[in-house]
Amino acid sequence: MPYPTQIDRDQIIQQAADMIAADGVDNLSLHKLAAALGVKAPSLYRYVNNKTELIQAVNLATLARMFMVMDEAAADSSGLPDAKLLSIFSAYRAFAHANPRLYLLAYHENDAYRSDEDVLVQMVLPLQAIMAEWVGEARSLTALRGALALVHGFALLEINNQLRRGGDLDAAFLAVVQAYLRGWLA
Amino acid sequence: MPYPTQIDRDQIIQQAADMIAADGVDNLSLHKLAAALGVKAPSLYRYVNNKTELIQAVNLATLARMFMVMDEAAADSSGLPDAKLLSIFSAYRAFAHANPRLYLLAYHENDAYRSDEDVLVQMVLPLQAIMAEWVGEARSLTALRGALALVHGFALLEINNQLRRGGDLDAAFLAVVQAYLRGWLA
DNA sequence: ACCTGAACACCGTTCAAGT
DNA sequence: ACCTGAACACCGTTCAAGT
Repeated sequence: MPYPTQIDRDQIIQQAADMIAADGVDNLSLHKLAAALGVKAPSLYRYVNNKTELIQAVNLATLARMFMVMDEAAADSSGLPDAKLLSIFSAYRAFAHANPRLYLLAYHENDAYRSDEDVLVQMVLPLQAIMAEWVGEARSLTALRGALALVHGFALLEINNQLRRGGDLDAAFLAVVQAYLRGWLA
Repeated sequence: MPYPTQIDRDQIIQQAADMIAADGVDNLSLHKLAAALGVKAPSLYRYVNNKTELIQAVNLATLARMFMVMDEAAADSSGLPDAKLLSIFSAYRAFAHANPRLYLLAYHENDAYRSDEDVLVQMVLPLQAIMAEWVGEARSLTALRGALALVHGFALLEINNQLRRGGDLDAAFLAVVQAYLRGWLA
């Protein structure tokens, strides 16, 4: 066995994520990725079918990390549903800020880059349960969708530097999420 | 003058926008774009410096169209600020749905694709004025940012097919925006 | 003045060949 | 079994040459 195994799938995905986090997807080529792993580009095709599938795998890993952070925030926070939600959404935003390129990529998802659907629904159910404590079961899906849209949209505008008119964005984020949550009780 | 002028800058940008709307940015090459204009790729470089600048121009045109639609919605709607805002944001969402790929591209903007800053601030000021009627001058920037985040985030989740658990999304959009606006008065 | 052909470096991907 | 070299079609971009 003259050519011993030099790489495995997880290693490829991890390295790709690191390189995307550092330089963006647009600067990731299979040539460079392979070189960083000490191997030539065609070798990658033993472990991934193509670049699209590779990026899909990176996205799934990103989302898994993200939901872990949110779970921790949920566990740490107090029992009141609005405080819990605020703490979870703050963790969401913090993750997006800490991993802007990976976050952007994971949610950009044209159908080509879409990751596994059922996994994501599972991840979001505990969050919906907390929302149900706040607005009631019947409205919990709609209220959750709006909250995710608000938090996602805010994080995106920040990451893309589209909130350029100054002011305290940390405070603005809290004010905006609190207004939204309050609105459901009014 | 054996080679008469065959193309101009606006024509290039318009054609690029059409092709992006139809097939996505990823499938737009300067070769194909030039071919659609009856010309060879190198000829484009007389009118645009590079592909990045071309896409920037497409994005600026997209945003201009978008703010036009929102202005019309503002003009058509009744005098109550919340009704006005709801009508403007619905027009925003409708535009995003009608132009998903151009909308996605215009707001994806890594710094490379960023369009002119001052132009955008000008476009958004009338909207902030309406928001000020609702929440007061002092809170109008924050409230506007949250509203744009909410509407932007909701439209993105819809376009990327990330709201896959059923339900009436038109109704959800209205409910969510109304909750947000109500929250600022509570 | 405006367009083109030819060339460059760089992609993703395939596959026969190496060890 | 695993990796590589060589090749393919396709990129964005440059520039000397054509008319």
